[in-house]
Amino acid sequence: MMAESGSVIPSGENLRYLTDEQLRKGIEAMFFAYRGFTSDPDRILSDQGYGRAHHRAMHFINRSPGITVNNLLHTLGVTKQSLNRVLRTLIADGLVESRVGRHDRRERNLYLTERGTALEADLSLVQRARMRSAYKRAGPEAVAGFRTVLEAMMDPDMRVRYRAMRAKSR
Amino acid sequence: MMAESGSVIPSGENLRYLTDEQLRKGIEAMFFAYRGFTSDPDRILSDQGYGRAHHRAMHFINRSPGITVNNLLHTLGVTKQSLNRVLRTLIADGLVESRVGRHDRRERNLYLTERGTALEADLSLVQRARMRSAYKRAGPEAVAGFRTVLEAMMDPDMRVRYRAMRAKSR
DNA sequence: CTTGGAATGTCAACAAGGCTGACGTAATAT
DNA sequence: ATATTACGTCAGCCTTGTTGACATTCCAAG
Repeated sequence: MMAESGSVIPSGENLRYLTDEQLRKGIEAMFFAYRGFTSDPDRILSDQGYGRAHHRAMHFINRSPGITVNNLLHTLGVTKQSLNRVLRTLIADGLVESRVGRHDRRERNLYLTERGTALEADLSLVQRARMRSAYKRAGPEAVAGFRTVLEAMMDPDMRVRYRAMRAKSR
Repeated sequence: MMAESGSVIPSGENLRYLTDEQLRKGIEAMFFAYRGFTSDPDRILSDQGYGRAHHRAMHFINRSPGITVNNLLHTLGVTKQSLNRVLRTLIADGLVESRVGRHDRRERNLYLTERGTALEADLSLVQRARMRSAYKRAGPEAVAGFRTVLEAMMDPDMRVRYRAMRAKSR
């Protein structure tokens, strides 16, 4: 009724990209793209008896080896109970190692084992393949825009975390 | 070990954007941005006793009034049982109306009621606000790139659906 | 040295929202 | 007349999120 298409009046120059219709297309693009984004790892995971939550945990442990539980659960945006259930199975299955912290022995530092690294590599491989294919088709300028808009869409504290993220080796 | 950072050799010109590291950053950007993307509607929904699944259904019913159950479940990528649970509550609560099809009376055509339209507008309003803010900060060229990469990331059949999607009014 | 609080782990209970399988009904298509 | 399609529903299961409660360990401040 209100605020439906037509509520945004293109004023001045080329503000057609801020139309409600354009914004809705963006929303739908996020929805459909995210489905594609997760589909390839999901197939591998369900074969192995794991879920998306396990993948996310392994991704960030691989990304920041030695990350603490507290840090990881804030990165993932879940409760410690939810994360703990996932970590428990990963540790029991020998994919993740939990070491008592050096300085602060209350903390646990998390690392991927050799087997954990191998599974993460499998998952990452297919996900990067889709990403690479999309990047190639779109070209460098589009990719830059893609990253810019996604960054602007994040909550500020997540943007900080995102920017602070550095590669594991090199 | 294998296929880790460094496995992609920037050949020729500016292929630095296809580095494994860049691809991983893209993956993380999708993760963090999607969290922000869903967070505002999620707050409204949990107040009302609904979930993200209800939002998605209402979005696409609003988008394509009269859409059939079968069409909707393919768009959403869920089973009819899963969709039915959501639709049942929406219909019972008077947010969605299900009419018997004219040509084919086996089909049900779905419409938002006045109240359904109102809630969808609330949800859409906050989600578009975030989208608009991100678009504004990023600028038109970035937005074009954003949409191009997301489209390239979709599964082909979803890309078709996405492109076929047209605004409700106008 | 005692104590408060932080970090972690774990138990129980619950909810949303996916899934499969099976069955029934109505209506269309062959 | 029969097969197929569209839809609804029941039952049961899984993953992954949530609260709340409680124990342990350990750092840090009084």
